[in-house]
Amino acid sequence: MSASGTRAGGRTGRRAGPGGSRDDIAEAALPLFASGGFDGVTVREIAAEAGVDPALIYHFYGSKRALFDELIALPFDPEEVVRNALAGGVDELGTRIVTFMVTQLRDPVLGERTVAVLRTAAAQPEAAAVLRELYSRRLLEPLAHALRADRPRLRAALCSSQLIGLAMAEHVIGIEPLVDAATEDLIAIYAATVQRYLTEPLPG
Amino acid sequence: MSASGTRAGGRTGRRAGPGGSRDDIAEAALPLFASGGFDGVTVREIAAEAGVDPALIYHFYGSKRALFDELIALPFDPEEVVRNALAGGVDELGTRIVTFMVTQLRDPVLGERTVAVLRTAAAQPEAAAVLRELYSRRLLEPLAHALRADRPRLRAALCSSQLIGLAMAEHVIGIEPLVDAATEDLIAIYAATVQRYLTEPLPG
DNA sequence: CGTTGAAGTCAACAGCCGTTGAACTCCGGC
DNA sequence: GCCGGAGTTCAACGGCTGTTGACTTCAACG
Repeated sequence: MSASGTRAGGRTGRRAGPGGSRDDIAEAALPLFASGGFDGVTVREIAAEAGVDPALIYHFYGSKRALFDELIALPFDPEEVVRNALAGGVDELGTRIVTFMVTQLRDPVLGERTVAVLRTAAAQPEAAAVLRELYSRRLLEPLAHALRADRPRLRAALCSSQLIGLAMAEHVIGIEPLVDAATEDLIAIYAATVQRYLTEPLPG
Repeated sequence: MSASGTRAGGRTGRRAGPGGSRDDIAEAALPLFASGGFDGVTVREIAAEAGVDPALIYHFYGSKRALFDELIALPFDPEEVVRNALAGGVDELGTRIVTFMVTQLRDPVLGERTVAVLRTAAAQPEAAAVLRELYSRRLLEPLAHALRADRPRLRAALCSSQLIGLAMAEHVIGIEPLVDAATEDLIAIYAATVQRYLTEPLPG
């Protein structure tokens, strides 16, 4: 569709016509990565699902790793989420952060991205580091810090453990009552836990 | 050492002498499976770590899968754990179940078994089913049922999500404040959450 | 002694992996 | 018309995978 104008000054030859195989590859790859993790999917499987030659993946993305990285690239801006979460009463902080996570996890695209990283993290330390830095350090630690609570890093870790557990239990292990639960019920239940982890007195 | 008596009546030939390579293989394989999951470790890596020829693994165990299955075979009897957990006041039920899990996770051998299954579950649906059936259905559901609480399956799922999250956050993602936390502190914190999931009124 | 069978070794199989490079098609710009 | 480059295809590379079968070694038995 469209794609008839000159894209860059000096270039000649055939312009980026229809075809759209690049997007086909991305759309085929994300669900596959989400259900098998990086190592659980082969380039040939992705190509077959996209109806495309395997070599085309390298033509567009350079490597399997680069394709994966582009697909899971930063689904959100942690600092913005932190700002939004803090932009209201402190009492509903748990609710806002859990709402954000549950909604993201149940979004068709964003959820697949997160699950893909989660599954990959089980076998690849670098993917685990992404999760660790992004959610615990950049997202939850600033929140715990903003509350001026004691031991903010431990509190962030506790919240992370519950949110990661929810993601794993619902989307990886597939525990039925969680899969079938209403979004609002999950939010209400887990918001209370997260709120407690952020404000409750801690032992030790 | 020892191994001088006749082991089985009709057998002749070389008796099971020292060597002990079978155990060497098992001891080398468990930590490897724990840190990479089933697919993240090769037979040749296990053999090298055990100081043994790869073919010897097949001589003793038949297949990589059979080796894995034998290593992670039922680390505990769920029914016994349920009985022990119920053999005291209902108010400390959360504490007992969390104590069991945290202790198991931090045990050098039992912890590696559980983490091996957890990492494998990320890529293999069958391993995920093991976790689902063992922890949620055989362990936590009977407990929730014994409390005569409403929606026992959802309550068991909630507890599972927190316990799986703790295992993932501490042993797979490696979130520092959890790794460094004292066992008793973790128990105190998570016991309260689990207890609430079992007894708290639920929305919906 | 010689026989036996488990323990252990070696080399190889077929199959899949990620990746590469050359070739061909096609079409907009000169 | 010609040309060049993007889109696309094909075949192949080296390397690694789980697994197998034939072979050697050797302590315990009759």
